[in-house]
Amino acid sequence: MTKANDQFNAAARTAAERGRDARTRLLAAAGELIAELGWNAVSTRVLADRAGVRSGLVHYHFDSLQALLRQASTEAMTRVLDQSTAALSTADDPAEAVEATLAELDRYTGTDPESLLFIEAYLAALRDPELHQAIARLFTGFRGALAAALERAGHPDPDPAAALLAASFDGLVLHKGLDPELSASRLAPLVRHIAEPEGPAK
Amino acid sequence: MTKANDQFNAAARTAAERGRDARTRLLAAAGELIAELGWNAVSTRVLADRAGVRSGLVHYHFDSLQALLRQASTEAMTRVLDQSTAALSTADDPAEAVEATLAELDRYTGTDPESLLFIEAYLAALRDPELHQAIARLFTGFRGALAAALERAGHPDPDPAAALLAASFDGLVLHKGLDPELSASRLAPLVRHIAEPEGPAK
DNA sequence: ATTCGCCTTGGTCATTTGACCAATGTAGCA
DNA sequence: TGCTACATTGGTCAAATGACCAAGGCGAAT
Repeated sequence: MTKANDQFNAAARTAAERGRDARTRLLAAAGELIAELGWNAVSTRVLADRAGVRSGLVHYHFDSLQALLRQASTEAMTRVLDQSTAALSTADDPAEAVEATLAELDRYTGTDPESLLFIEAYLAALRDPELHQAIARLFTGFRGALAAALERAGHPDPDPAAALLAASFDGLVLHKGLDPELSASRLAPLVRHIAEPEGPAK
Repeated sequence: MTKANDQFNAAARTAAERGRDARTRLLAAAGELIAELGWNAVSTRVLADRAGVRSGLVHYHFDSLQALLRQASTEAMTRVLDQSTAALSTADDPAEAVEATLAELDRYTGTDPESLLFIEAYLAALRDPELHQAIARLFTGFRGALAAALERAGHPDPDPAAALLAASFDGLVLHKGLDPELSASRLAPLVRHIAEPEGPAK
């Protein structure tokens, strides 16, 4: 029998290993299905089905379906933002941070799984205090990294600029999903303009 | 008996009038409940309850629950956007259009019924082609009005600027719902900056 | 070999859901 | 008065849902 560390190995050796496997599969399936069907349309049964797991396991590994969705979305969003944050951190050149952000923007069409997961989670968070708090932490982290990058670029008032850029980013993703004509390339000069160091007359 | 034109008059005279009344009440209740509970959590029964109407009426006046929600959200959004568009149209002064937009932004906290209705509808539209099309039309109309205002203000490239402003607007509403600290006043100078006529080096 | 702890199974349960409809009500017109 | 065109009622229906659980499985430690 092969090494049990293979991800998603149905024949994992110990019970604990198999359990972790099922958990992981459920979380992954939840991430997919939130994007595909929408937060409220993810049911225990389709979820278990997608994960290749019996539906009874959902409530063994998680307190509730909502708790599962919460954890799945939070972890997925954290992964995405960590990646973007890393791209920002490596930028030394002044405008490079904004360019990195713009490059990220091109990756999200508003209809891909990552975009949808974010939007779905934002909306769900408005009615789920626990998720709300988790997302607030993600916001703080990402905007902090963005503000730091802008500050290194000499922006006079990096915090509000970072907040505006982050909000515009999500707004653009949302609008791109509804209007595919909205190409990022035509907007790029304007987005750069937002972050320009000469800044607004404060 | 009083005049039957009173909105929501349960004792309206003719059957047709009563029918229109029930229809109106259902649409109004749908608008409220989409914001309160979320698009997918609006059921025929709570909807009829809120409207003060028996649940059987829902499928008499509308083809399906989704059709009702679609019409309710579309009409409500149209009303809001018509108002905003009017505010833009009356602006003659160059920067006045942006100021009008900023004033609108202050009205939407991201947690008020109007904000929530928009966000819910956007998300629902990603999985409902008919609603998608309706929203696309609203987008075209509002961005057109905004672009016209920017052009009157001498903006060199009004169309992309309007698209970016509209997306940023929605993004800010979305983020404000998740982060109440995000006051529009601190961001106002930056938003103005987006639309500044000297514009980006295109 | 037996026990122990965790994972898994397959099922049940009460609720809620969207849709549908036959029967009834009712106001205005002929 | 009776007819017509609606709107309304109160109910049924099958399907889907989140949660829960008793019984069984199974590797690992003793």
